[in-house]
Amino acid sequence: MGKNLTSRAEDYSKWYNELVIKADLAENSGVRGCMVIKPYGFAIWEKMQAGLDKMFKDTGHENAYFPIFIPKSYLSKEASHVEGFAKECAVVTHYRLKNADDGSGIVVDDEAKLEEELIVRPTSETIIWDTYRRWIQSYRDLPLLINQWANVVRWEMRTRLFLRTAEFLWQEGHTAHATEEEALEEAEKILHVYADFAENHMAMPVIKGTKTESERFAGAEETYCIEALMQDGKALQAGTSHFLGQNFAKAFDVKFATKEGKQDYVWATSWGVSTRLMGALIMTHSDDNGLVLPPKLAPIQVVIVPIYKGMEQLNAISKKVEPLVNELRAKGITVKYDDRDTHKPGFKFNEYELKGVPVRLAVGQRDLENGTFEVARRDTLQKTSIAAENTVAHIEQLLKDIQQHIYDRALRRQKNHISEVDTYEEFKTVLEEKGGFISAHWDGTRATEEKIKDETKATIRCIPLNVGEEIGKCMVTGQPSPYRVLFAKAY
RNA sequence: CGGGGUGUAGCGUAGCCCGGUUAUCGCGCCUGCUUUGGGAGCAGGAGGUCGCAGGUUCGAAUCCUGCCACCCCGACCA
Repeated sequence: MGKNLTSRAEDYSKWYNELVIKADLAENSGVRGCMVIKPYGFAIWEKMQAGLDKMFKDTGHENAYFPIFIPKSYLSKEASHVEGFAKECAVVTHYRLKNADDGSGIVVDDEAKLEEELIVRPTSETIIWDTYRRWIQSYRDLPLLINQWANVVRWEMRTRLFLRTAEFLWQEGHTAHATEEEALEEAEKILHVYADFAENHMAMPVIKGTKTESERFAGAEETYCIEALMQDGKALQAGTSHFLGQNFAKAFDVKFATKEGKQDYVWATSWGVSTRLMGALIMTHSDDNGLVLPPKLAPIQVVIVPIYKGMEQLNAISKKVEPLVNELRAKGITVKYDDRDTHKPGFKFNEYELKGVPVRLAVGQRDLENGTFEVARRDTLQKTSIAAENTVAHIEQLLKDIQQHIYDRALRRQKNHISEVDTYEEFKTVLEEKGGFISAHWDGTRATEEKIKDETKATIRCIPLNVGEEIGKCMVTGQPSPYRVLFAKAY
């Protein structure tokens, strides 16, 4: 894995699913398209939550919680929004069950039919904006900067663990502003928060950009996104931030009194990242030995494995290890001392590699005699012996190094997989043989975008934010194009 | 939702075409002893609504019908 991005593309899906299950992250629940996130997987999600939550709060946002049920009528208030989500909604129609008359079991009680059906939220814009109408009267109530951690349901036809499940966990931010500029600024600010998190916590380089009209969020005027490259050469949308204009304010009649005493509609943004980030994390760093987790998100950062014969040796090792564990924990490092005598060291080595624990220490009789620890790093699988007294400093540095190294490695991979092409023929060849992002000229029309998608399955992932102006010709139609856009096959 | 595939112990599977003793094997699990610096060895043992529901039959894991779930491809998507 990783040497040649496309070599395993065919069985990449299976590899990914197997890895998710074997590393004890999640499994299929047996409930259509839903997954069970197991404790180890959830611990990673909790770390992600904590990191993001802090960043949101540092940028002035507060958390709140809104209902999971949305009256059907709410959803239809914003025309393009309902069009985008109507096809994938779970609907609650009844509120009661009863025993079947023929004794065959429990059935839906037809007499308990809801007057208005409730939609299980696929996203919360509508119910939140219905609430915001009551919260916002004056420019003094603005900006309103709220985030919610929640589950949502989208009845997707095809699901994949973490990448696209029927129910998923996410955060969704919903903000209201007095001016267009401020809302746009907010949408961009969050995009940078997401990119910061992806790169500095997940060690996953991303490309920031905007979506084309056809890829835009239902109801948005501009969709910003971060796009990441997976090891098989496919792109993954890792997060989005939308400038919603006044669309939702108008649909839900959210007006405010301006400083000048006039009534105006507020300007909105919404933004979200989901448990899909877990999928991104797995597919960005992992290798055939299992997960590779960035130290900042690893539930266990350091595992210590004793190697011993008999209780006497174990006790001697434990005595040596105990102060080290305490010292590491005092530094805020998560340590697990695995002194189970039910498994052999070799088994444990493999187990923690599979789980992606960044640093492993091994201590045996030999180390006690030499005053050393054996240190193994997960990202390179290298093992070295270090003097016991330097261990804490060494590990502190090593965790930083690993975080940086896997980022650099992923960044190198990303850079090597952004290909500039000028002809459609070349485009197809690169897409087929190399994969990754392809930077090319496009005439800006929906029709051409559609044609390329139909013929090659590649979509425009984004128009990069830092795109340089470069007058060129559309690789398909030859029409003028002001800059290059990024194409890729995507998950 | 369309096409293809799969469903047998916790996991991976043989058996199914061509119905017939007590459903195969490996991993894992339990017990004991020996082991412990890269997934231990030997011996013994436990564990099964053969996805679910009907049907055909003296007899169904096997044949038929319906349903469900999962995987892959497509359409859709964070």
